Amino acid sequence: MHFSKLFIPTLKESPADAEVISHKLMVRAGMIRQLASGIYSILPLGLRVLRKVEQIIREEMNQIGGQEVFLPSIQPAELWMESKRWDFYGKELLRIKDRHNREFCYGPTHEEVITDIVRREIKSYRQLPVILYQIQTKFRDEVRPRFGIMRGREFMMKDAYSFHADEEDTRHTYSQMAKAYSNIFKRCGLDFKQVQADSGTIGGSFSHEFAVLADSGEDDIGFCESCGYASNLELAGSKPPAASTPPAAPQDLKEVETPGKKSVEEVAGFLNLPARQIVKTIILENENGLVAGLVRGDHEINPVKLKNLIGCEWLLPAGEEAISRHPGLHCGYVGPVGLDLPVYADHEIFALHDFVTGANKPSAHFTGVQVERDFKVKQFGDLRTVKVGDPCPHCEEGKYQVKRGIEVGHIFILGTKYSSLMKAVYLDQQGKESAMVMGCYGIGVGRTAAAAIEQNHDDRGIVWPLNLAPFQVIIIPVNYSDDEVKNACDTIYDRLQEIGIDSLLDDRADRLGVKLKDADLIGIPLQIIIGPKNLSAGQIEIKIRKTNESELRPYPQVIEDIPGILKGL
RNA sequence: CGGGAUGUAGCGCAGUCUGGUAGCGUACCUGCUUCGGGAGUAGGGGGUCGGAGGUUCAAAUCCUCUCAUCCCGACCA
Repeated sequence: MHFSKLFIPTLKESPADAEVISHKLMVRAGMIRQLASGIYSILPLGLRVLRKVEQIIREEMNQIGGQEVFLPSIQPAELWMESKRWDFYGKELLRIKDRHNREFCYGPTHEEVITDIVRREIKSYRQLPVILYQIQTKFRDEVRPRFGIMRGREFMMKDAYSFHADEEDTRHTYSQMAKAYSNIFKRCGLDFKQVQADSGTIGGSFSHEFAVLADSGEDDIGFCESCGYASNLELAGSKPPAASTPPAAPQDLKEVETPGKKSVEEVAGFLNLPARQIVKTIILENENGLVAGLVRGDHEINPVKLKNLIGCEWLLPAGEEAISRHPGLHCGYVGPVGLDLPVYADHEIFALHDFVTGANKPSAHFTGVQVERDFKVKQFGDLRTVKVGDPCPHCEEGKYQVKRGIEVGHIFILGTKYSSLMKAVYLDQQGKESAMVMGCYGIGVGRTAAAAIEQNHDDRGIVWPLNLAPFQVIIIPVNYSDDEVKNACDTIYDRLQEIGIDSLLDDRADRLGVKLKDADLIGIPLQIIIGPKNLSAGQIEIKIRKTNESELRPYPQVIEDIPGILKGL
């Protein structure tokens, strides 16, 4: 392509509304423009990058037997009512009506549609398994879209769905998917981790997230550097406590006055005890009412873990108002002793003796509290959020590190959640009818490109990984109106086209500085700079975007070296 | 949805407090010079000051409503 013919509106200054570097650079590089909040137009340079990501995805999906389809973006409400998500999905689901006043939504995901297709067409175990995928525009009406294309409302996503006769076969495909995802993100040049994840509203039993490590990420990823275990922090496992011997003479339960001492710090300071001797009692609310969660004073309760332990539909911290409505609860003085709510306790509590809790009356705490003797726990479990430095639950000596991550991919085993509700069934060898077991697997295409920029940029602009670069090579004439220079540029350009290397020839009449700044900004991995002085000495300049290193090479011999130079990048 | 902020030329901003002919930088067009890291110079085009209503002799500026965008939080994944 010739630069003068391409629509690449680059900008010197960052737009005022951009916060993260990838957003700023994508706008400055002329890749995207905002149309409305969270809705972006993709310009030619941006589209080239997205197509590169898509192509890598297609190759890896096809490799494991995925078949590409293209499903409607507008979906009828009936389907969502069948899966019970019409009511459950909430305001994120963009609902629309047609001229007959029939209800539809703009698809935020496609489990319903794909399940509908498969249940109509697939009847026998002989037709299973099947893996279908698409690359589609989705819409999720996020409360607060941000970070440009990284978290828009409208976005491009690859979503794949697999259907199986049993769980074991699903797991097989799941692990193939995990491998394919690793391949994809590796080919995209990303530094990522496969982490254990919660399945959220998509539902299902088993799930991993692919997170690109970057400070601008919205997820906290906990991982162990010795054994490689990694998990979304919201469900990263904590190591169970070592068995502790109870003291020979446990203290008696004793009530102490603690006026105005509500927080763990205040109580610990007042009683001159470490925070770990205090037990925090957190009141949460789910569809069945209030429950109490216990964690050590120096720990934080993790509602996601507690929700999973209880197995309830939803669970949120109860507000002060809900707490004060319940007789016997006093904010800041809540404790498990004599509490008429189900009590769930973190496993650390099991190893604790002679601790302090609220006394369920204003301005008082108990000391010398013992589990079992003074109160009953409905269930113990791993209920706390792990922190940097906590011991890894999967190896002996490892400790948790925590970094921010951008979720670029997510894979789930859905089980029969959708197939049973929507009657996607097949007949097995015995002629018995069963619900198909499903998996679902998503990749944010635009987000992957944005994440690549978050990880690969410098103060001059984007530094594209070779496989995502909109062009692999940019040819920059110092002066394209010079016949010798033009001739050399055209020769190189034509030759690169012949051997299948995508290159961009900056034929604009601008000064060299302008062209170099733009080349740096848009991040083409290899720059070839051709000027009359060097050329008359039989040389041209080759410059690596990433390292900013340049060297003179003999022309025209250098042309045939270019594929090799690119390979080395 | 709660808290905060901002809408003035394509982009980045000043002007608003204290009402009085709409400005700067950049980008764009033309001429001349320049030409290996965002040139210099002279000239030029481009604005319903987000929208509606109000106060006033007079509103970008004051008042009311409204729309949009962004930030923090909650939410989502």
